[in-house]
Amino acid sequence: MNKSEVKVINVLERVGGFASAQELYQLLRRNGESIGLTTVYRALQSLVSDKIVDQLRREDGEAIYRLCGEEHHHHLVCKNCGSTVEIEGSAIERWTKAIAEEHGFREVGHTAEIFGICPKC
Amino acid sequence: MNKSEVKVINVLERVGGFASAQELYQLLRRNGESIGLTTVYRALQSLVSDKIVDQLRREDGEAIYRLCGEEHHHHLVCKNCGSTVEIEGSAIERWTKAIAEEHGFREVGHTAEIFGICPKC
DNA sequence: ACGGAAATGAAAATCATTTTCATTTCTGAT
DNA sequence: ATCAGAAATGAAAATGATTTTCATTTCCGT
Repeated sequence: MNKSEVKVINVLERVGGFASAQELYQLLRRNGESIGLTTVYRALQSLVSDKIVDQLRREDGEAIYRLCGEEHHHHLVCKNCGSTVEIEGSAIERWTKAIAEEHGFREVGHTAEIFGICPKC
Repeated sequence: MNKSEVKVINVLERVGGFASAQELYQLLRRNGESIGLTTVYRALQSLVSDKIVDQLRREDGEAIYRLCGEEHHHHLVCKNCGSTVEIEGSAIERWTKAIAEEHGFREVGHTAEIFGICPKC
């Protein structure tokens, strides 16, 4: 674990959820850190293969990262105005775990979003 | 539904599973079809928004497509080899409906995917 | 047949990510 | 402390999927 990896972990902690490599790079620079984009990518690769960081994909294909084991939540998103509500997902956690076990899958993660029209719209 | 979209649907039928836009384009050309890559992408976009085709992402971020089954289902996807299992989601359906109602949302839809490492990998 | 709308596709643009490579920093042995 | 080799760094170029542009062609209704 080198200096850059520590910087990336720290910013991921501050973020407290998912962020893309580009976003993490911006945050680090805004924070006055001297670090290159390439190094951010390399640190993330390394952290992912050490299972310190989870990687998954946004709908547009961009990779997003978060610290492993960080509590994650899901979103209820308004299709119209874009407002979002964080929702608790213990039901989903249990469901995914059960399904994955049933099929013999290991190292399981998941994505879930709910879309609709919010009361205001 | 235009001519290109029909061609894309036909090749997806022949494939019988997931394929990327680039792969579908190659298959079409090998089959002697005269069609451009741009048109394949456009046909896929259109089919996805008409819910005739499912789109999801390989581990490397490349988009993959396949014909929608009739029923609404979710996927259990292997992060390693990309193999997918269709899973039944009545639990999820109920969960999303409950959450949405709780927050007063209407016209609710959702996405959910589970990722992991399959037994073979 | 005619004219406007939709479809097409080649080439250029975009954008995240990876690779290259020259330079800098670290580390361990002496 | 010093020196050499190894590891880390980052700017710039390369890559590869996807999107955009735009000029041309095809389609369709009158």
